[in-house]
Parts: sequence; structure tokens; C-alpha cells
Amino acid sequence: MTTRDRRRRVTIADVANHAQVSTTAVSKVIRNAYGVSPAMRDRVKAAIDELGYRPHAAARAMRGRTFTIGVMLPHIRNPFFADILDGLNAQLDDTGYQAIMIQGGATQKAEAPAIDALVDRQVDGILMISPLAPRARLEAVGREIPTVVLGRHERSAVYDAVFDDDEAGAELVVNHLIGLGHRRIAHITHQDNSTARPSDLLHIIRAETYERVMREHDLAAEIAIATTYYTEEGGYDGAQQLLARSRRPTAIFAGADQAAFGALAAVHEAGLAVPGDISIAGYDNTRLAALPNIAITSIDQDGAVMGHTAARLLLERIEGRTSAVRFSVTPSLVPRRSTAAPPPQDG
Amino acid sequence: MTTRDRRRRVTIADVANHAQVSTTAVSKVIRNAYGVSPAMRDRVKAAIDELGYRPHAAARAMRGRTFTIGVMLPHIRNPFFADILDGLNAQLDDTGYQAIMIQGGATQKAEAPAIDALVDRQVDGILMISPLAPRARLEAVGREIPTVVLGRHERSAVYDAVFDDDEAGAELVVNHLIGLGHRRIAHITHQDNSTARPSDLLHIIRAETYERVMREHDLAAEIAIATTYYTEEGGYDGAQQLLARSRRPTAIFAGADQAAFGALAAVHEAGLAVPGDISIAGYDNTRLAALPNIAITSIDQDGAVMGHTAARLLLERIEGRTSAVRFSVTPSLVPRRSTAAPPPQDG
DNA sequence: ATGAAAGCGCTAACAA
DNA sequence: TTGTTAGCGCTTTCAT
Repeated sequence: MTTRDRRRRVTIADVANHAQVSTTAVSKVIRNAYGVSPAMRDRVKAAIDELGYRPHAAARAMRGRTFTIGVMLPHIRNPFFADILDGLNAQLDDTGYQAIMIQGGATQKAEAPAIDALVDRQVDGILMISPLAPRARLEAVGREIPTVVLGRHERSAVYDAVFDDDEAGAELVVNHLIGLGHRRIAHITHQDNSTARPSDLLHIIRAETYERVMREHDLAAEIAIATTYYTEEGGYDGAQQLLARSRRPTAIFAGADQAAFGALAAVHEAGLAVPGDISIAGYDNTRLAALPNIAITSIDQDGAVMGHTAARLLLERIEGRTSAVRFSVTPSLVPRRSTAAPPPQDG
Repeated sequence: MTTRDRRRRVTIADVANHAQVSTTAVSKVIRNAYGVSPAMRDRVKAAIDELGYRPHAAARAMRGRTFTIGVMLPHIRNPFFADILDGLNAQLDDTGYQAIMIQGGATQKAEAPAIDALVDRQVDGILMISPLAPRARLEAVGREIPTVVLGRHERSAVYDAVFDDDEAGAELVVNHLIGLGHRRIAHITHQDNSTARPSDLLHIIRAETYERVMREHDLAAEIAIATTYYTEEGGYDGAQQLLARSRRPTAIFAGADQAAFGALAAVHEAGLAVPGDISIAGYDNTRLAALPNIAITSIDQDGAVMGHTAARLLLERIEGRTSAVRFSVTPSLVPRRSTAAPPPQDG
């Protein structure tokens, strides 16, 4: 049983008093601003240390910077985002900037307030990872705050874009499977309620590329898409749908590793072997995909590089850059044991 | 090529002007405060909608609430934290509170500024998940801001605690393995640089319980602990260390599923079968542990319940509760295919 | 080089 | 019920 401590926090005024200088001087010192003598600096720094002063971010937000980068990500369960965050945080280290994250969730309805929350908290820069928001909203945010959008393909004049060449990646997977001799190749894609232009969304690009490549190999009749989610449950459900078809696929290309994990479970549960009966491929090359008893063929798109590039672009914008930059990583195929030639009778 | 839009945001004053009322009236309406006539309310709400006004969180922070819950978590890669966050967000839904997350990292040195960042941003409540900070720091934060600590066992008068009965959980695992006939049971634990009292940290409790139960079954001579990390890499390294021992264990109890995944990989790579040669058990019962081709025996501690309880406690404290609450979940064993009797010659 | 003072957008006494 | 006003802690002109 206690009462909340109502002792005021140490403020810039306390420091100024203690050091017998003006608050202006203290402010300049903590911002490394121009026009403070070394003596003044030392004196103030000593007072700061003695009093354990830390600037009050909310107060700063009203005049200057918050030294905060806001990251909107759909959900923390996808391990690919952890790769991105690792890259981002590594780049932010020792810059004085802190990254805060907020979950956008699976719908535009849930995402909108999450983005608002970041804007309302006056972050100095925003990274949106695979946002569902309409393009106009991204532009509006980008006009107000330095912004990087990761995972969407549209061009913008007001924010930077970091993305993977999803078309190339999907092509690698489908060609790989076709090269192994598969014809009945199915795809699991992600359902969204976005109002973004479809061709700007990565899961749409992956799905459309799958269809295109299939057609180019005269496999239009074999096209089979399950539209669920890029999650374990989604992959599980999607695979079950696909397995229930009269012409069962011999290979499943899941648009994300997360979905591939679920698909793997469904295939196992159906009493089928991977890759003996069915080959499975994913996308993102998450660390889990590399585990020996998962060993899923996947597409690597180097999340760490994407994350650290995003951070760099954000810092550049905060420093004043206004021209838009687009950064794209080239994906590569990482073949593993989950893909092999189809069973003889199905070849 | 654009210039940043310097159009001021809509403020409470703009709304007041537009509605021809005072800023106080607007403030009261947005806070649902006492003493506004229905007519006034309607008028203000209309103005808010017309202007697209949203309160400026930073400004609010200086006087009132930020409607923000800060969550410090070690790293987003651990999927168990996703369960906790799901529970938390579900409870926060429609309360007007937004959760923001910040990564604390693996060391106290990295964690300290993360916690500071939350405090400095004036969040209304803080949830710290498995923090490494010394107890005094937690108390200091708790005195300043409503706080819930998840995953540590110490009693505090100023903050609430949500935790799992780690002793019971570890006991379940070790007894399960002993019951299957194992004697050479090894453990993988987490290395930390915390200055917290060891018995307050969950990984220490799990490790000590492992030792105690081994001793109680006259297996003191078989105790083997690899101290790495509760991560995939950690589990991988730990298992390699354990496998290199002259008396190879027949079972490995990894203190967390994440580590168990890595251990699984190491065992496979060593050409050994699970559970044929070696049984593996984890902790947390993450969804991935349930995948058929991982199928790791684990301990369930219901992260969603922990998360939603944490949110509830936080909201209660924000509403004024000052007495400390402790909430503990009872863990249960989820046996899966990764654990079985040891090979005959090793029984 | 240093400091006084205005004001960022909001809340909460207090007055009317 | 409604409005006036004094700050919250900080940054930033602008004097000195």
C-alpha cells in the first residue's frame, strides 16, 4: 500500500538553478547547440549529472524534436519483422533516436488509429511496414512527418520506399518448382481489406506473378489460389483448402514463411510427406525456415538491410532531405529440403 | 521533390473558434468531462469532425494523460511475447488507450535507456516484460508511473506483478522426463547481466528447480547446464555444448521454446533423432512448438491471460488503485512427440 | 557568449 | 454551464 510519488521530476529549471545559469544555457548544452563556452558546458553537465536530469520528451515535442522514430508493423508475431527491426535498431544505435513500435493489426480499421497514434505523439520519423492504408493517407502522413514505407511499391514524391522485388522473388519460386517438374502448383495468398491499388501490395504482386508464370508455362489450367492470411493459421487453412481439391497440388507456394509453417502442419496432418508427396516453399527466409526439421525453401530479401536502410533514409529526411528515394533489394532463392521433384505418377 | 508541409495541425483553439466556444468547452468534450450541455457537446463534436481534429498527445502529456501504455519487451522475435501482446491489446481495445512497444534488448545497458524512453514520453502506464533492471529501478519507475512487471517474482509495494509459477513449471518438465526413464537430463539456461536478485528471475528459478528436482531423485551427478540464451542461437549453441560431453544427455530441457528450436536443430545436425536418441522439452508453449514437425513438449503459461491481466491491472492503477497486486498463472505440461523414453542402452 | 521572455497545445483552477 | 487564465517543460528569437 503506497501512494503515488508526486515528487516533481527534475526539470531544466532545476538544472539551471543548480548551476546558476539560465535555462537557455541548459537547453543549448543538452542540444549541443551553438554558442556555449566550454566552462558553461562543463558546469551545466555537472549539474545534469548531479541531479540526474533527463529531458522531458513530451515537453520537447512541443517545440523541437522527440528523438523518436515510430514504427508501425502489422503484428510482432511475424519473425521477418524482427529482422527488419534488428537492422533499424542497429542503425539507430548511438544516434540518440529511440524506436517505438505500434501494432497496426490485420485491418485498415485497426491500422488507422495506430498510425494516428504515432503522428499524434510527434515522432520525428515514421516507418510503416506493409501498411494497408490508402495511398492518400500515406501521402498525408509523409507531408507532415518524414516517412519511409516498407513493403509497398507505389511511387511517392513525399516519402521514401524500401521494398523487395516481389515479382522477381515470386518468379524464382515458381520457376524453381516448375524446374523440379511440378505442374500442379498452388499458391496461398493474403486476404486484406486494403483500398490501396492492388499492384502496390506485395502479396498481390506475388500472387499475380505466380499466375503469370504459370500461364507462361501453359499451366493456366493448374492455377489454384487459396486466399487466407500470411499467418500460421492462414497457411494451415489455405493448405487444407488446397488439399481438399479433387486435383491435389504437388507443390504449394506460400506467399510468406509464416503461412508456409502452417501449410507444413496441415500437410503433415493429412498424412502426406514433404517433399515426398508435396513440396512447400515460402517467402522471407526467416530463421525458422532454416531449422533442419522445417527446412523450407524460401526467398531471401535481407530484412536487416531493409531495416537499416529505412533508418538511414529516415535520418536523412529528418536532416532535411526532401527528394524521394526508392530502395529495392534483389531477392534470392534459398532451396531447402521442402522442395523436390513431384512423385512419379504426378510428374 | 517536395517541401515538408508546414501547415499547422488543427488545434483545440481552431475547434473552439470554429464552434464559437471556449477552448475549455472543447477540452471538456474531448475528455468527456463533467459540465457540458448536450447542445454544446453536439456543436463541438461537429466542429471536431469538420476540422478533422485530433488531440496532440505531446501537449496533453504536459497536463493530463497521454492515453498510452508503454510496453518494454526484450525482443520481438520471441513469439511468446506476441501472445502476451495479443492479450494486452484485446483488453485495451475500445478503452482509448494505445500500446506502444520498445525493445529492451539483451543487456541492462541497452534496457535502461529503453525504460527511460517510456518514462520520458509520459506514458500513463508501463508494462515491463522480463526486465533485467535492478529492483530499485523498477521501484523508482513504479513510484512515478503505474507499473506492472511481468515475469519477475519479487514482491513490491509500488507495482503489480504478473508471473507464472516457474518452479511448478520446471518441476513438471523434469518430473515428466524422469518419469519417462531419463537420468541424464541436461538444461539450457539464459545468461543475463542482471543485478536483480537471482531468485526473482524466471530463468534462474527454472534452472534452480531443475537442479533441485534432479537432486531429489539422486541425480545430482547427472546435472548438466549449458548457459547460453533463450534464443534459437542460444539453444543451438547450448545443445552443441551438451552433445559434446563424454556422457551425452538423453534429454534436454530448454528453458524456453525459442531455445528448444535451436536445440532441435543442433541435435538433428549431429545426426541424432528426436526423441529416438534425445528428448527435447521447452517452455512457453508457443504456437510453433505445436507444429507437427516440431512437436515439442512444452509448458503452457497462457500468455494471453497474462497480457490481458497486465492491461487490466494497469488500467486499475491509472484509475487510482495504489495497493499492489500479484497475479500468478499455474503452468501445465503439454506433452508432445519430442519427449519419449530414452534409448534402451541409456535407460 | 549569455539570458529574458514568448509561446508550443493542452488541462484545470477559478470566476462569472 | 461556460469562459478566462495560469501554467506544464521545453526551444527559440531577440536583447544584452
